Amino acid sequence: MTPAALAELVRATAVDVLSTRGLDPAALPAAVTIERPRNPEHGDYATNLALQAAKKLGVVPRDLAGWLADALTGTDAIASVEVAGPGFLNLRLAADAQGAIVREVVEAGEAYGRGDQFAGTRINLEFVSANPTGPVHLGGTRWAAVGDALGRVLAANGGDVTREYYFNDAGAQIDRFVRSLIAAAKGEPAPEDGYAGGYIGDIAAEVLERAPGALSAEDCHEVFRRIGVNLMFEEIKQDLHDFGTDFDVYFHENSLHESGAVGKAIEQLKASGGLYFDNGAWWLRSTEYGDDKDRVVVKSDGEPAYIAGDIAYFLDKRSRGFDLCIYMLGADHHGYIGRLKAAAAAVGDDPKSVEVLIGQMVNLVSDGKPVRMSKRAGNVITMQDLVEAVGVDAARYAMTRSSADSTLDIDLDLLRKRSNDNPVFYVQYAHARLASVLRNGADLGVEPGEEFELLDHEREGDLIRTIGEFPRVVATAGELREPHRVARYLEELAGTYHRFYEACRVLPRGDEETTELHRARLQLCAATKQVFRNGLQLLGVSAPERM
RNA sequence: GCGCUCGUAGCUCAACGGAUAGAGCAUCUGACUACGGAUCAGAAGGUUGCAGGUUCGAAUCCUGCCGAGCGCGCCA
Repeated sequence: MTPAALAELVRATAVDVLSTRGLDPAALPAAVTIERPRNPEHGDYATNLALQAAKKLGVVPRDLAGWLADALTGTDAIASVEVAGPGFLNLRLAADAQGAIVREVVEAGEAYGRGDQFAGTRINLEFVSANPTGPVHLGGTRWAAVGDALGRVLAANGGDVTREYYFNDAGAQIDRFVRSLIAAAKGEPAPEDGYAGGYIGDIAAEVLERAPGALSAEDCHEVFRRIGVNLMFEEIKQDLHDFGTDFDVYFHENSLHESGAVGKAIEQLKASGGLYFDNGAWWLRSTEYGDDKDRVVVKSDGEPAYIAGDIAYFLDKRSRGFDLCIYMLGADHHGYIGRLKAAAAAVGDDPKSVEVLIGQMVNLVSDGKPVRMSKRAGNVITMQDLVEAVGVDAARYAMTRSSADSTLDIDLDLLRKRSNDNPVFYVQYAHARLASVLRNGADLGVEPGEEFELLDHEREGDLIRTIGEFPRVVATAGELREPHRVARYLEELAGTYHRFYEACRVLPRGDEETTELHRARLQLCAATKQVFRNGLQLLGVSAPERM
């Protein structure tokens, strides 16, 4: 029996109890909370239903809890019920009812853990969107990992997800990038306001390789721009791909200007009253959505401001039929929340269809002290550097295991030296160990069995209940947009499995007879392995059969 | 000055308003003559920045203060 099924059972029982006593069942919450107490003395599962409902009903919580306990005691699936503390109900399931989860997991396979809360919802998930003036750095790496994991989590909950990367390939910074390339090609130092770093020289050399006459060409700047920016795109895409993050759409800001989409968007907004005219410029009412001040969309010289591109881009997304547009931005862009929502409102959309997730910065730390990174100075740590130091799995996991709204410190030296610091190995090891047990079981000819009532050891119960949690974890991770919950869950699952393994022999030893207990435990291992696979897949981390 | 995010063990971080605040790493003590010791058992480590408030119950919600990061352009 899954926690969800238990919640249903408790609620149905509560409705009966209240009706019988002439109380109003409407006082019950729509969804009964079933949680797993930390303290094993508090049962396998606990519910605070009586505490929540008692006040509305005007009864004493412990009395209500007592009535519910009496009613639940007669149920087949429930082995014991106790009233505890102020009115908690502590429940224990019968072993066979509980063990049925194992069968469910094995039967569902890769689908175990999936949900449908976003079924029928078209979601645009925009993340990374780093400027194409240099390789993806540490901050971008965090969004690449977290955004990709979030995309997987949303999809696992039924969402129709489009991952999107917005290249800001229009404007002054591209000019600086191109001038930096040209300077490097000429063997001159980088311009004052330009970009340094080895990649500039590499790309400049590659441009010359492809267009030998570029430096003396009349449209020198244009040649370097066309080829250089494209090379940068390709490098970024390749790095992301090697990192396990691929996008469905790479959107170029430039295309909005070239197609006239920006101009059209502006005209539309002027006509519809979405913008107001003041002091020679056209403004967006972004203060209505939390911005400090209204923002200029069309400058007094008639040129579109940067935000005009954002508006045109949003219109483009909308025309593609998305119900929800999620933007993942770094903390240095949190001022955009109001602007993006205002942009949605200005074009007549519900601002709630725009959701801006702000992730905090990644700090590079060395000897316990923060190291300042600067793209201009060329001392950035890139995605490539991180992957070279620790590998894709460890890098992704380190990024996805913590909440995006706390700043993250990365100590590269530490990661290089003792990569065992990273709990990803703890999780992967549990999976590899399971794979080994299943291999050995197959070699011995032990068939998995389903007499789950035999799984009554405390560690077996812990493991079964933990794999039963997985769907709820995936659902919560999607609802709260917090993929790190999956990683934390897998760490808990790994610990629970290792403790089970220590206490419960799975396979028969030597010439020992194979029993139904062996078979049931083997099936429990198969189910646990499946959950590891599914969970690691959501994080984009590999689940190795051997390590 | 205003706004956003954060402040939890020595370090890095968890904890959809729930019971005694948890993991990993680091430190200390134990466990390999049978499925992987990259593991397990145990010890030590906390006034959840501070002060109020809300309630059956607060790390979590509200207010104020302290501290950190990041923003606050007719730049992009």
